[in-house]
Amino acid sequence: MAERGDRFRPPVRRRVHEGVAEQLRDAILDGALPAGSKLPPERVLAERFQVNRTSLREALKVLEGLGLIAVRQGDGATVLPAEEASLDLLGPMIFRDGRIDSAVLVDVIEVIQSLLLEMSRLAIERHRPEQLVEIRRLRDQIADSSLDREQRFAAGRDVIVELSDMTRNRVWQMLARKTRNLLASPPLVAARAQLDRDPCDVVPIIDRCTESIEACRPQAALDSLRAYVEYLSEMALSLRDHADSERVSKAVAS
Amino acid sequence: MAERGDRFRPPVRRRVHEGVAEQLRDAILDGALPAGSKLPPERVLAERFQVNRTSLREALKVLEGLGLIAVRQGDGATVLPAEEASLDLLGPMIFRDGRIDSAVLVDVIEVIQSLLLEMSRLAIERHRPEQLVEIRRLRDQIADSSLDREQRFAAGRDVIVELSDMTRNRVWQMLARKTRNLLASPPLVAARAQLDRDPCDVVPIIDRCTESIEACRPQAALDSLRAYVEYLSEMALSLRDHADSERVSKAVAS
DNA sequence: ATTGACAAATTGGTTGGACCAATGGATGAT
DNA sequence: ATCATCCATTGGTCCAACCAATTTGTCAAT
Repeated sequence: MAERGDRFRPPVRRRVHEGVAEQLRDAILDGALPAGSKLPPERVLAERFQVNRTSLREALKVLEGLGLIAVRQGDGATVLPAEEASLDLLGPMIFRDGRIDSAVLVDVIEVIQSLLLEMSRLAIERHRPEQLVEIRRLRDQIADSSLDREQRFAAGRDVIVELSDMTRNRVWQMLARKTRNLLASPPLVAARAQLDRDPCDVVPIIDRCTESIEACRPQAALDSLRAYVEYLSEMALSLRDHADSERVSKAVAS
Repeated sequence: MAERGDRFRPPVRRRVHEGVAEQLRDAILDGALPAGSKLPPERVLAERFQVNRTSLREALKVLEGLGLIAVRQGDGATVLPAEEASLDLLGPMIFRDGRIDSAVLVDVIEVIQSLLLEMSRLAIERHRPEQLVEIRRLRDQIADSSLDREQRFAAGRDVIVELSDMTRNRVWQMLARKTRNLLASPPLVAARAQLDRDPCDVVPIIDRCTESIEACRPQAALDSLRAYVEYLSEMALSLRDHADSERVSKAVAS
């Protein structure tokens, strides 16, 4: 048999904090450390792992950087929901020191657009009835004028997450949550607030979609969702234009 | 104007290593620290940031966890290509202590399938002629029987990356590189090696695709790529079956 | 009983220093 | 020119101490 290329692996020097971080990470992903639970104090963990507190802290920093845990002084380290974990580098790429990088934003929107469409296809195919009820609940929440405006927008974003759950695919679920968190990030929310959109805009779209699904017309349902995605994109692009005009006015002023 | 929900932000305590990590991260994403360049020694950086070496190291650990830098003892910290950065948690989710979690793998493949198709649509639409040449070069490499078997498989994976470059969308480029790195990860490569596939299987598909693009038949090109994606999926799924049968035989043995 | 102020215990944050270990380049013998 | 050796550089780990924020418990005032 031919020699496999990966037969000889680079002599990975196993660093202490790597071993610790890996064990903790797996414990979290396994569910042994459920979301919301607290890690033991650093000093205790260090003792238990038989490593110095410094090394243990380096491990915690890695996990914190990945968004798996949140650490607060005086309190401890709390396990975060794994699906919510880290936006990776998309966040830093889009939000260069607080301002929106409109060029990257366009790229992101383009990808999200594709993602949502493909995801929706699966969602429509695999959904369970009770999940349709959940979508309707969110729809009512969006339309409920007694609620806080931001809450209603948040419900709109949650539609994406609910759709991902309908796919019963963990990776889609992760991506959808990352997307929702991205859309919910302060710079984007603040920018959208200035556009003065109405959360209700999407309600008729959602209605058409749910009706189509119940009528077993997947193609029609997908077309409605396409409208929803395009609505999102349109909003994002007007954000871009807004950011660009701001940049221009600043450039002129200087 | 209505009160915005994010008016009051949680009093974020600014930790030293956060400030350092952020500055370094932005410097990397900005290109001020280009890929391949070396960071100054920890002791020098600590001096320059006016922080203790321990705190500086915590910052480096975060960046390393995100896959932005690689640190080697005796050598220093090297900036990695930003597009190659971190597989996030997909890797750890699929490769539970070295073995392949076939359930998650199926989810991942499903998503990748959708991603590649949507990405290819853009790639076909926006490609430049010289990029088609590059695809052909990779095709020749796959077919070149004088090369190392693994090199030829690697060329096949690089096709995905080249496609992403054709989209001229940075986010697709990131996703494609993450995908390639995922496919190139040791557990998957080792498993695939046992299937004894031939790298050349995809050559006719690529040929049909490039010919269709040159003939300005985007739909035909997309259909060929669909075949490529399905080839990848099929291979992945046989990996799953292989892993499952292994698990069964182990269960029986125990 | 509720509230508020205060103190103490808990817990993470930071620092300085010391020493170990790997790398890479300089040095020198062949 | 080649190779082995040595050594300066650089990251890895540990230790001990102290700072700072949070939480909790206590007690007095209302």
